[in-house]
Formats: sequence, structure tokens, C-alpha cells
Amino acid sequence: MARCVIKDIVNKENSQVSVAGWVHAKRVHGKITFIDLRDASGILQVVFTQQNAELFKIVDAVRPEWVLKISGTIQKRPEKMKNPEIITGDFEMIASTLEVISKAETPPFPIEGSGYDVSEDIRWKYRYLDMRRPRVLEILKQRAKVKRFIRDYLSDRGFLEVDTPILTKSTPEGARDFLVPSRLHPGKFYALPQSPQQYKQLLMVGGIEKYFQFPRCFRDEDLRGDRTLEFDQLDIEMSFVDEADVLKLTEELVIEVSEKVIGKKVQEKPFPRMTYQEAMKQYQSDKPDIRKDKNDKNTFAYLWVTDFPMFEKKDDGSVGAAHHPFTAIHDSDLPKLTDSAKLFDIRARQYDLVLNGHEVFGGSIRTTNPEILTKVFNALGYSSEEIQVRFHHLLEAFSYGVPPHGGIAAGFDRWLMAMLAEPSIREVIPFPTSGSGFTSVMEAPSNVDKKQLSELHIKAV
RNA sequence: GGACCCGUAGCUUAGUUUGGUUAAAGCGCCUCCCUGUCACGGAGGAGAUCACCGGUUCAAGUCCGGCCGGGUCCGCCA
Repeated sequence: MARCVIKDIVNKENSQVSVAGWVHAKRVHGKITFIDLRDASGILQVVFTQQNAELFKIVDAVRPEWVLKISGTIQKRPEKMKNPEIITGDFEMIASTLEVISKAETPPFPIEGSGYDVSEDIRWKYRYLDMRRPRVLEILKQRAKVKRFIRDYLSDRGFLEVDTPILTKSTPEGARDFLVPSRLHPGKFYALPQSPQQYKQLLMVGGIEKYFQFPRCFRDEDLRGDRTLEFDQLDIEMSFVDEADVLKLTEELVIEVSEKVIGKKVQEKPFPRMTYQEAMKQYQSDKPDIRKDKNDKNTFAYLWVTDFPMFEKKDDGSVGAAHHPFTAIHDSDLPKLTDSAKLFDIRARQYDLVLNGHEVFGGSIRTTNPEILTKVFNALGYSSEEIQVRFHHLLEAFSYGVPPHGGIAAGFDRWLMAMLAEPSIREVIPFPTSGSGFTSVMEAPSNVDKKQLSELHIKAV
């Protein structure tokens, strides 16, 4: 008999069906035994009685987390015995046959419950067991649902989903790169992308006009509750736009996701906006939490923060880019570019979207004018040689006809964490890494064969 | 790179302040009883090199040093 997924048994009253899944719980009452069988769609109570003595003997040996195939008749439960906690709670199966597909060791931690009280190292080591708990499965479902919605939403509006490389070029400015040694080119390295920033700008030169992607990004920096080594972005770039266009698109998308997909309320629409200056003055933060009720998990407080400073003073006193050098600056601040006393007053056309105090999106209009770019590079102290080495590919591309463009990117995992009110980014990542950077289940980084090292022209330590 | 907290049975924790016989509990696990439970219930039982290495001491889960692992924060994250 073909397998019926558990949530569909509600339409199978009085018919004979077959279900398969894991033993979620077993309750033995002498002459009657209940098994809660769990599959990806839900949980079903299966009843075994002594009327089928042979089957009753078989079920005696069954333990939690065994994989079973059970067939039987779906019946409506007596009124007093319904269970509103599960989707099949008005029904139960009277078992007629049982096949043990796979026995199971006792799990190292309870599958039942939220799992928040189990230490993370053991949850990630056995993440494949941890995700059997309905709470984690629900997060994975929500993650997929949001991604799918955004894909459809942007595709329907003429955006092209384009994949950019994972093996790319090191960019020493910014976060520390993950490096990949080249076998074919001794002593040279690829880097994993920190973001597809330059590629998406090249796509604009390439005439794509409206681009999006969910790129995997990598940053070799210390981890935090809302930061991890690899993460997904929602990356968007558009040609022939200004701030208003990017903010409008983002805001409409974010409202749809928050209200329609996640099903929560948005505190204020349209999203309030404040400049970086105002945020710092009023909240001493560039990502203020403006929730009226911080205990209300059903309302999202989004806030645009705009006009970030273009430059910042680094520890050694030198001038650094607060974001990246291709961020455009306000026209009225252009004269300050050549006045070193006023550099730190220059406002970038940079905007962040803040949700409940988390920076969830960030973007800007880009500078495409070579004269202004040169002045920005000069302000950052780059020599002409450095400019050529680091950015020639983008500058050369711009020389072949570049549309004005701008865009935005979300830290997708962090946004999801904030929307689902999860306590850490690791809860919304299928296979998260620990705080010291060990991966789930597989426990990388690990040692490798000497042969592998020598092929990569690396000496063993 | 720095600060703080944590590591005791499969899981979650108590015990560490003030060193002292056989390390305690709940859940889980095993055995038995139980026909309507749904985290079923009842009775009994097994289960711990107290993360690891070293030091102090007659004696260390407890004090000291180191180290590994987990968490939070600062630095860092253009």
C-alpha cells in the first residue's frame, strides 16, 4: 500500500492507509498501547490492542525513534479523547500491520521539547537528531517559505537571479578572508566571497539592470550571537535608481514577508527614517531598538537609518572607508572631498534597515563617476598603483559604459532570527558552527593528508 | 587578542563559598504491573575515571596553575 503522509490522514476516515515515520512516543497501558508516529508533516496516534495478539507482541519491543511502517484503519476518536495539540488530534489509527524499517539507539538528548535547555555543542554534534524536534523543523520550513516568497516576489518584478562565484579574489580591506590555496598556481590563493559586492556591480555594467541572489558569504572573524563564519545574504542591485527606489522596493518586500509570510504586525508604516546623526544623538546607536513594547514578540519595529558618514578615523589615525569606497556621497558634500578637515562630515548615500535593534539590511547608491572615485581613493590614501592593483577590474568595467546603480543586501539569517524571535543566529541555520568555529556533525576544521598539502604546495607543520 | 560565566550519570542540574566515609535529584534507560493515554501512571533496578593534565594536602568534585570544550560581551566584522 502506498504511503500516506500523516497530515493527510484527516481525509481518510474509515479507510485503510499506510503511514511511515519515527516513533515519537510510546505509551503502554497493559492491554492497550499507543504509539505517536511522527513524520515531516505531523504526528499521528496509532492504537494497538490485544485483539491482534501477534501485532501486540511485536509492538512490545518497539522503542522511541525507531522507523516504522504501519498500516491500519483511520477512525474518528471518541469526543473525550481528542487531542487539540496535534493536527491529526481528532483521529487515530487502529493498527493492523507493523514493519520495523530501522531500529534506533536511545538519542543522546530528548527529541521531545524545545531543545533550548540542551547545550549547543551536543545539539550541533547531533543536529540531524535536533532537527527532528517539531520546533526546529518549523524554523527550517519558515526559512524555506521566506526564501521562496522572496524569489517569487522579485522574479515577478523583473529581477534576474544570478549566481556569482564562490572562488574569488581576496580583498584585504574589510573583513578577514577565508583563503583557498591554488594547486595549479603555486603560492597563489583564491578567497571565499565576503559578499558579491563587486560582481553585482559588474552585472549592472553587463546590463542586467535588476539582480538578486541568496549568496553564501564568508568572513573569517570571531563569532557572536548574531554573527557566524558563513551566512546567507539576500543581495539586490538595480540600475537607473536612487535611494527612493531601493527603499521603496525593500520596504514593500519586507512588509509582505513580515505580515504575510511570518504573520506578524509592523509597528509603523511606512518605516520611520532617521539619519545616522539623529540616531547617534537620540539613541547613542546606529541601530536603535525603537519597539514601544520590547516584550511584544508579534510586532516588528523597522527603522531606516540613512546618511552614514563616508569616512571614519581608524585606530592608527588614518582615514578609512566606513563602508566601501564605491558608496556614493551626497552631491552637496562633494566639495568636502578635497578638504581634509571636512572629510569626516561627508555623508554617504548609505542606508541600513534596523529591526528591533538588529541591523538586518544595508545598502547604498554607488559612485560610478571616475573623477569622484579617484578623489575618494585619494582621501583614503591609496596610491595610483594600489588603486590599479585592487580595483582595476571594476574601474575598467566602468570605462565601458556604466549605468547609475545602487542596491541593498540583507543578512538573511540574522533577519530571520529577529523575525522568529530566536535567541541566536545558530537556531535558524540548518548546520551552524559553534562559537569557536567548529562545524556541526562533521567537526571541521580537521587535519588533512600530507599528500593533499604537498599538492597545494603547503609544508606540513 | 581581552573580560566574564559554565563543564558532575545519556540529558538537565544540586553539591565547590568552609577539602573529610559509599557524590544527590528530576528526566531518560532496563525489568515488572496497568484497556484510553497523549511528556500516561505505579513499583523496583542499573548507570559517574566529577572535561583533561599537573600541583598543594594525611585527604581534592571542592583549593592553585595550565589546557580543551561551550556560552555572553569588548576588540574585530570596509
